[in-house]
Amino acid sequence: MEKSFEPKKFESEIYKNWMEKGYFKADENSTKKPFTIVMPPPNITSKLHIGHAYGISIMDSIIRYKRMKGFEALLLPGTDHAALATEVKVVERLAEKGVKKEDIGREAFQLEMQKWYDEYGGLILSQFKKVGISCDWNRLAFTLDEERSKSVRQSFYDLYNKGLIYQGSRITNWCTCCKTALSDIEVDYQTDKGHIWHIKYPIENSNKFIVVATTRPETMFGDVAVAVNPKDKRYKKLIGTNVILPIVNKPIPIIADSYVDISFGTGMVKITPAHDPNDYEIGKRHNLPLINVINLDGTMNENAGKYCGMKSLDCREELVKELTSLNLMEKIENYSHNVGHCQRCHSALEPIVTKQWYVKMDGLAKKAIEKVKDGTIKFHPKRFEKIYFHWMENIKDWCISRQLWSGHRIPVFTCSKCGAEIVELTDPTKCPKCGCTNLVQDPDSLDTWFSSALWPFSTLGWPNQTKSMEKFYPTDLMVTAYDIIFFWVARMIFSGLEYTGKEPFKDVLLHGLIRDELGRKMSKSLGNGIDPIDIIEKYGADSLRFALLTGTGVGMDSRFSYDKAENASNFINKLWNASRYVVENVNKTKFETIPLTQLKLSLADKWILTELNNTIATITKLYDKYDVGMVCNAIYDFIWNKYCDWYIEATKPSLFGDDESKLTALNVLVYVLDKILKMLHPIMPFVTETIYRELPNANESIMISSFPEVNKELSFASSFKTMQEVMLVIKNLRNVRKEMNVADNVKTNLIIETHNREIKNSLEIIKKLANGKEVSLLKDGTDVSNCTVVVSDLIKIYIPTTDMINPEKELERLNAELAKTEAEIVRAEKMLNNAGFVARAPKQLVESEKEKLVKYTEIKENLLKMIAKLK
RNA sequence: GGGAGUUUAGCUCAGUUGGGAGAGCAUCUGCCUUACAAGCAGGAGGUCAUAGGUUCGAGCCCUAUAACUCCCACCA
Repeated sequence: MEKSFEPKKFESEIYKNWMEKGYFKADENSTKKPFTIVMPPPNITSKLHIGHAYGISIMDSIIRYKRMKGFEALLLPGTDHAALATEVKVVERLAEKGVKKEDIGREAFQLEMQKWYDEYGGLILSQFKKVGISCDWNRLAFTLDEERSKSVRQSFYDLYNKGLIYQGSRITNWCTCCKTALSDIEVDYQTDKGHIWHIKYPIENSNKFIVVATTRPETMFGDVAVAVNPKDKRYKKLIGTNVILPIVNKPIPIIADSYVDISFGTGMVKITPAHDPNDYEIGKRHNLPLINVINLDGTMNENAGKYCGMKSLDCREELVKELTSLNLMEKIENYSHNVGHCQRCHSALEPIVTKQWYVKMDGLAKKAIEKVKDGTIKFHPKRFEKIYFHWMENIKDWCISRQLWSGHRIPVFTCSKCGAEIVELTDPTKCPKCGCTNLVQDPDSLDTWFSSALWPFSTLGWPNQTKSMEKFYPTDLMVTAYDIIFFWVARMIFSGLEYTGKEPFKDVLLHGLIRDELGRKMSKSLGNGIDPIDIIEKYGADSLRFALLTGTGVGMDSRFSYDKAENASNFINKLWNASRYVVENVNKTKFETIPLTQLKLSLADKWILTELNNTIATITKLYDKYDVGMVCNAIYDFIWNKYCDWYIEATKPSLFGDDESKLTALNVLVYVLDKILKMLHPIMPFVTETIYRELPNANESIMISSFPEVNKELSFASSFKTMQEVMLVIKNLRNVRKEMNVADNVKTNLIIETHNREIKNSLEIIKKLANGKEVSLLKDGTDVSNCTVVVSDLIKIYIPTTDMINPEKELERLNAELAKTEAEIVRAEKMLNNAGFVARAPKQLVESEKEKLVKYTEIKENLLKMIAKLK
């Protein structure tokens, strides 16, 4: 083996090999139990960012684990067309050439979209491959491809015929930049600094006036009333009278509505139903007219009189000037308030009344709530269920139409002769009512999330009842970030229930967001983003995966840094070198594989095998809980702190010798390493495959090997405890050496006193681990008066101190030890003297405290003897 | 305004039904010991945010408070 692992040398070759062998394929005809994860489709034109890398690392680890556990594991890949997001990009690109999309028309524009997809699409998929993801590429899907289009068509058709899709005019969030409606959740609110203008409205037939406060004076052309709170004593008399809308010079009524907050502003609100969602509701309650004053492109319309054609913000500026000159401006205050912005282009939104398509949500939501309440679908962590419920219980109808030229076009046709609305599974050619062939399709497109909502089953062939649907649906696990619970998770749930009659998945694993070292979101504007491909180039995919996964709690945000990748890389190096030790020693020897039960196992062998069983049990449990973060910790601890630090060191006396213990140790080393690689493989697929190939008796690939199982025949509880005791004594001994300033490269003689046979048989191991020169057993009459000693109840180790000890220092050390021991005794006595503890604590606990008391009393006596001797 | 989360070593975070505070990194000391100096061995470092309560026993359960983060709703 090479001196160190070089990821670049192996990764692409290994991935290619896995692909060629077809290991990623999931067979719908298999008799194995299925385990399915459908991957959240990234936008086709984006490139891999750290969040994707994190998500797919989690998914791939789980799917590889399940595959090794004997499941027919399917990880299904795909991409999303992201209509609005991509259209914004393409519009920008055309704008650079001075072209507007209207200039070239819908069809040509769609070709531009396709060009963009072709150009940038697929990059992200090749980057997924670099991360090592084991998904079934034969099933690659795209939310806009032919099959998915059929699914979209079918679902629209179903909902439409059930009366759950309808068209209506109402106030909606409108982006004047993208020129489309948006759903409520596509609005990002941000605090903008602005002003609040206090404008005087003269009272009709009077020289008095009232004052209204507004942040958007330009909407006054659409004012149809002024509202006050009915309980507001100041204005009670005015209710029912008219004020004159300035400039327009039109009388509008003063109405009473409890929506108005008496304490805010002047307590008088101008009501503009066409441009404010709350005013819209008030308008409905009071039967007020709607007066639209802003065009879809953000300019003022003819209702704004001379301001017609002006951009709304320019109009605001000019209008304020005019009102001031007319002496109608009472005052202007600075004011910060929340303004809705377009999630995609970030420009401020205008609430405008438009005609849009909606999905009626209440019935759909009800079923979707039930399935989570009854546990059919479980969220991990569970607290996200509350967020889901809150949203679902307060859900509003879903605006699904977008005034875009990309994405799925709304499949509603209108007969130009009789006006019939036609929705069919294929484009109709003539009107079923009047036979007219002049049919006009609705120009709008569907919200991108409409097709995303179908993803768990559209990818498996729905609406066709395919074998894949039968085998893999409902899917088992959905892994995604918690920030798209509303956009996506919720919509998949009600869609799945509605169209397939089944939940789309059983478990939802919601992971956190990856932040930078300082806990900030990674963003382009901050320039603090870390490119995962860069990490792969420097440290390899395994390091990236491990660094992302380790130390992350389920559902928690985590921080990422180059340091973490470097730590991961060091860990790989450690594993690599441990493997090198094993493999090179195997290759040097006439090695034969012997079942471990037929070998005479040493104390250390029994200990590591027991420790291995414990680790397998722990890790299996963690994988089953999808807690890959803790899997990383557990495996790291086992490899580094158990296998490397203790076991490998303990095998050195055997391996450097040449008796039968050598073959035994080698067999155990290989056995444990094999299990290590398999447990780690889901997390670090490449390095484990590379090392696995070097093992004697390795199969074709670690990818298709079985996950380790606990082997009870190889658990040795009592030897395990003995070894732990030995290790503890050795640690104490190392400590003593340090305290006495014995340099690490100085070996000392060791005299061991014990009744334990296993320990007596482990002298060479103790010698190695405790830096011993000669090691011997204490015989009757051996003089240990010049020795220092470390004690436990199973074993005492004496070190002759003649040359290196300063009696004063040793006395100091012993007294310190005595103090510690006495503290332990006090602690145990205190607990045992507590009647409540003895009476109510579990018996086992009380017993173990009693045992400790005996043990520490014994140790104390020993120490006292030694102190007396020294004095 | 409503809700959720976080608060544990200098930093990043674990801590599984309540039973002696843990890891990694950083730091200090000593070691190139034939897998690994990307390493080995050892050490130092904590009123578990604060105040109460429940309990024989609380980092963990309950109540209040504070700070930070996020989500939802959006008041002209």
